Amino acid sequence: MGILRKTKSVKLLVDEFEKHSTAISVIALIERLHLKMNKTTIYRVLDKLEDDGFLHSFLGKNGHKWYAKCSGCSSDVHHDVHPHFQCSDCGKVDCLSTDVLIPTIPNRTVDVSQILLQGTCEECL
Amino acid sequence: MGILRKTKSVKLLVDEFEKHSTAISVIALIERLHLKMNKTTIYRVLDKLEDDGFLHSFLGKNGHKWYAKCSGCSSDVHHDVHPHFQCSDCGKVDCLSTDVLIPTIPNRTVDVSQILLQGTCEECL
DNA sequence: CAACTAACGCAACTAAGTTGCATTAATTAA
DNA sequence: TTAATTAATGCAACTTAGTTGCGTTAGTTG
Repeated sequence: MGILRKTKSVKLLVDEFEKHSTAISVIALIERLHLKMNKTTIYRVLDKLEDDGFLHSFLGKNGHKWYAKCSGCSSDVHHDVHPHFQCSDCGKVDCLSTDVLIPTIPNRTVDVSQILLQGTCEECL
Repeated sequence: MGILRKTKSVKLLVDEFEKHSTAISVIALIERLHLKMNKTTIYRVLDKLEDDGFLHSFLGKNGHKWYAKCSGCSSDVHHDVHPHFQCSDCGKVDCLSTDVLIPTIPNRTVDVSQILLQGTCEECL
């Protein structure tokens, strides 16, 4: 079950993702918003926004959680299986629209794939 | 700087990786070996074994650290950029020899790629 | 065997993420 | 518009992976 009420917290978090196109780590969100809302609330709202298909989550290079806006997902289907790119220099993370061919693995079924590419971004080059 | 002395702890950890071919999470190693060595030592020895090119590390689905034996790496070159497969059912992780084509990303350089595939393994199917 | 010091154990710490519960505020019906 | 309902919030306390500092132990070398 996702978001039911449009609270101040929900609006603040949705805003963050509307005004930036890059992914945002939970840690960064807590830093930015800790005066306006509690970190527990941040975790809970993000979780619900993901349920609703508004955000998708993945793990950055340290295993910390990141979120980014979905494109064309709903609460029923999450088809955001794209690679993410994290700049080793500035730490910024982008969603890549480029497809990565996942090879068929003999005797195994693959449901989910997490692909994190690391390198240097345009601005840091 | 990697391993200098062949201590009891080093032998115990190397043994674990010699007798199993799958990857092992640090958490599992601590569970298995906590009576024989301290967790701090486990973290430190694993770190050195990775420096030496004997092990490589990566993050599992929860962002927890896993290690597996390298094939053909040295302290100079780590060329173990292969995907890992984690079974959602039993949790086991394997290194896959299958290559994944990383597309060239415009205006960015890619140095490292972490690919974690999740699904069901042979035994759990 | 003695000296040197890498490696170890321990305790205390850090930080991301979680849980329980009392309180607050968004929504709905009167 | 207000009162009732309960989803959502804040807070404090907790859990757990991983780290750090330091005194002690035990490989290695001469």
